[in-house]
Amino acid sequence: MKRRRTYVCGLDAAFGVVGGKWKALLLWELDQGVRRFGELRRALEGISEKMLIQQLREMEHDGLVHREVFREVPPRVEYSLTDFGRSLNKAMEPLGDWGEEHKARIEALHL
Amino acid sequence: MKRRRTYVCGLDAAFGVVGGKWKALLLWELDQGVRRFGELRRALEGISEKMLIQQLREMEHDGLVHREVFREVPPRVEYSLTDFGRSLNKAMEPLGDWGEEHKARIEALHL
DNA sequence: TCCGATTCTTACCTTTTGGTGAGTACCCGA
DNA sequence: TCGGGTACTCACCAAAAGGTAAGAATCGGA
Repeated sequence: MKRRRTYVCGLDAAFGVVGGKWKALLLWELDQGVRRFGELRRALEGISEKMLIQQLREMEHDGLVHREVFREVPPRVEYSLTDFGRSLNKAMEPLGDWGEEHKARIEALHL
Repeated sequence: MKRRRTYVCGLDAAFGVVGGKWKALLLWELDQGVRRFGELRRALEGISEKMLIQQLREMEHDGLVHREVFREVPPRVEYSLTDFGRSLNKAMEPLGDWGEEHKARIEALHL
């Protein structure tokens, strides 16, 4: 999602960093624990490698995700949430609960 | 934002209805009170009429927004939140607070 | 020597989203 | 008769997001 230069309110700013199709899902998955690239790819069914890296890089740049490279062969890279990322995930919990509660209704809308 | 047919978690479902560039802002604005079309257009600086209607229609379809037409001349249409819409807005409050708290940091990222 | 595993990287293309500008319909008042 | 105000609607185009598929680098093991 293209960013605004300035945000009109907090919600707007928050959507600046978790907007798009995959970031909220990544945040949730990484909140469960440290994950390797391949694990994330398998966890987010349907994501392409290109998108996965792109999103991870942006989240790293935004300070939500920490990336650690182990110089092994084959290469190993581990992704985890920073404190900042964890705080965001926590702030999204009520929204997740709301969605859980109304999931069926929302899915029924476009059948 | 294009919808998934099914959602993998509650957060995913919630993003299904508030995803995109404008809906969260509209929800917030309508939570302040009943608004006419023109008022919303002026409140969401930069939105085009086409986008505004499109988003409002989708939110109406999703049961978040109520639309009431007054058969007057010139025409008057009032938009307001449904209970469902208000419950969603409430669930987003912590996220809004988080964004408010970190707004400066987030804006500073892409300068 | 060739294959497999893993994490990317790149070029190219399609789909989706968003913007522009014009037009419609209505009635009122100047 | 003409312009103004309101809430759209439409056709067309541009920008952004997202997908596909191929390739690169590395080393160990068959």
